[in-house]
Amino acid sequence: MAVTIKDIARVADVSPSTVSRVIDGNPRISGETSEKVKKVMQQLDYHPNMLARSLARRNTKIVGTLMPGTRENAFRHPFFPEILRGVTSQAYRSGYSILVSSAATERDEKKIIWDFAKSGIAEGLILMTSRHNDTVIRGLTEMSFPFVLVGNPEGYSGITWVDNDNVDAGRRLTEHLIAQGCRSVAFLGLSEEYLVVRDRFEGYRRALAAHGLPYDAELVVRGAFMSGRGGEMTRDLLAKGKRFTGVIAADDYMAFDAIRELNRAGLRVPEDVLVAGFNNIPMSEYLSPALTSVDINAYELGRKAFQLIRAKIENKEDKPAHERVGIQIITRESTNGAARHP
Amino acid sequence: MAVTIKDIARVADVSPSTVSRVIDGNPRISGETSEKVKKVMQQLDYHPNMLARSLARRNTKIVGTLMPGTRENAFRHPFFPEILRGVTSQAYRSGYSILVSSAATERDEKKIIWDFAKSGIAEGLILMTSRHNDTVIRGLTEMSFPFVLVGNPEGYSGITWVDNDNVDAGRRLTEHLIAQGCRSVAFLGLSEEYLVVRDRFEGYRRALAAHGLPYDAELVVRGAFMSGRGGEMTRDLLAKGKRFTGVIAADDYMAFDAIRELNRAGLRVPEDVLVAGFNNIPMSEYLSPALTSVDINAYELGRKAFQLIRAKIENKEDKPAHERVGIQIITRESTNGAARHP
DNA sequence: TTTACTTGTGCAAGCGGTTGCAAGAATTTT
DNA sequence: AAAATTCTTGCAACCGCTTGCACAAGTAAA
Repeated sequence: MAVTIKDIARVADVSPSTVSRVIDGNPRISGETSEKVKKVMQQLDYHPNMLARSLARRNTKIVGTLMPGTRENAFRHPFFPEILRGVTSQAYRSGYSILVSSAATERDEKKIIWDFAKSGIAEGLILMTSRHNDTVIRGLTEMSFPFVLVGNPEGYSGITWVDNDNVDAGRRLTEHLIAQGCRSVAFLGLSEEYLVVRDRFEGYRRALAAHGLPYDAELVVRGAFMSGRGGEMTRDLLAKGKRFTGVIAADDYMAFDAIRELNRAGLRVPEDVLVAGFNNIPMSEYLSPALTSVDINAYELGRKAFQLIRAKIENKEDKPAHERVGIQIITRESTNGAARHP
Repeated sequence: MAVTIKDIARVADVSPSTVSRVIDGNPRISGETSEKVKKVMQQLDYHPNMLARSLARRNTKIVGTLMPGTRENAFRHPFFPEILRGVTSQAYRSGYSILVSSAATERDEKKIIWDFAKSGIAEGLILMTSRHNDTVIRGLTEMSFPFVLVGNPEGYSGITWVDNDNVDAGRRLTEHLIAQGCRSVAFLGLSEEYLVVRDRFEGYRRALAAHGLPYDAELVVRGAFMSGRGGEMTRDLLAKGKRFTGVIAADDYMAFDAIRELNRAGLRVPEDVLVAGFNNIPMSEYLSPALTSVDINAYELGRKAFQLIRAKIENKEDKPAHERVGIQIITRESTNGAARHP
């Protein structure tokens, strides 16, 4: 069996409590004793048992995370790993560990969260799942278990979250197209279901308004976010016979499909139509034309999420906090307006 | 404070040991008592404290994972999240939790692993880092801490790992090109450093040999795996002035760069040259031409890795085990040989 | 009826730490 | 020099659960 605090105590000829205090850096221990004990710990290669410590101290320094379910396509989206990277790296710096899990079904999801919360293993929770589960959120709130959401939880107040300013993102991306000379911009993939998308759309409308461009409902195509339906949606748009010189897609994957479909219809990007998307997935710069996109700084979202949960755990103050992470427009070939007037 | 086993015991009018046994499903408890206790647990919404249980039982049902460092580009590679998905999903089914972490520096890496191993929090470790850290592997082996590697650990024997059969992958992909009519196939990105790549290369050579095609060292370009150097490497290849009709790149990203560079040089894919890569990243099907690639079944690698570590932990048998996960050739436009003879 | 097993439950000692309290030693104050 | 502080350290209870062992009651065998 591994070496315990008692072994150290025996060898160093002090009591276990003293050893414990040395580990804790308690100032009430004399420098002399402290040195002696530390030396013994080194010699015996002692590592405190986290379980015992956690049990006694009633804190585990562990935060749980819930990623979107395995089944959901969303899990594949490259920004989740990126968020996770942000979370783990910040956690590491703060001496925390991260427990990951992802559920296949909604039932599992609930079970996992309950286990985390009630079993005492995690002190807090970071939820990255896009559809928010009512029961879960309410339950966690009721038992006042610390958690933060990545993504703005619609319809709930008093909840801590991090998110981008999606209205701003939509506005700025649209303005970029306008600045490149677009007078008629289509919006692909509006779905009422997701606040993210509605916000991006709102930004789009504001940008149009701010620049005196008319809003044309016919240039807006509804469709599920991240459904792989970008192709169909583009065909719908084309079928309307309306003229447009720019397309904003709710997600990069959708934008890819759109470009492909436009090409099929004989339209060239960016010569005939400018196209841009959101989320700046790695693929975007590889495509030709490389795709202009909005980088949401997923890593930073993760970092911030961890910082928030940590503050909640350690300060015990229950004021809900919100944090907005800035975005960046990454301009690439697909919105090179100059290409349209060679 | 949360409800404990004692509370249950008091309310149900039995001893804590009895409650503990009910939870454990111990057959020595009468059905009657068991029912009574279960009812009380329900009523009080009791959830056992995992920490206490782990401490007493000396098992935590937690497995740690180490992903490639944040700094390393490799972390971005889409197959890591995919492996992780496999690991967590299998873990969930087996009642285990997964602790993730990724280190920035080699020092951190060592520290994390040590903490996992010595602090008693994790019972086993899954290492997905590509470069294997000698000290770490040796250390873990010495203290006989259970761990499994994703990827074949070169130069070590007696270690448990999962991997693809990379020689097979290289062979089959090459054969696919040959079947499409290629007589001269170049290999991009050979680096001695990585066994994966050397194996894929070995498969390539065997395929050539098996089909009576000459091996031409001039068609092999060396270069770091996943370095973003695919473009340069392709230029090097072209600079040699050798004729070739097929290119196999050690990774899809490299293949993308190659296609782009070939196009720049006036060669069309697949009309003039067929191109294929490895790892089948999501982007591959989006590109035009869509890229033929080898799917390594990362999810399955993760699942298997977890199964192996679990077996090690629970069976305590220390026989090193190995597991090979099959691959699939995903043929797409980029190796459509028919396109070459319209 | 006595003896020998089963069966069901409780006692108490852990698991490896932490921490409030007390007390002896050392130092300062009066 | 005595009294009051301040420093150090140890004692022992506890965190919440598990488990070997003992023991009482019930059942079967002799």
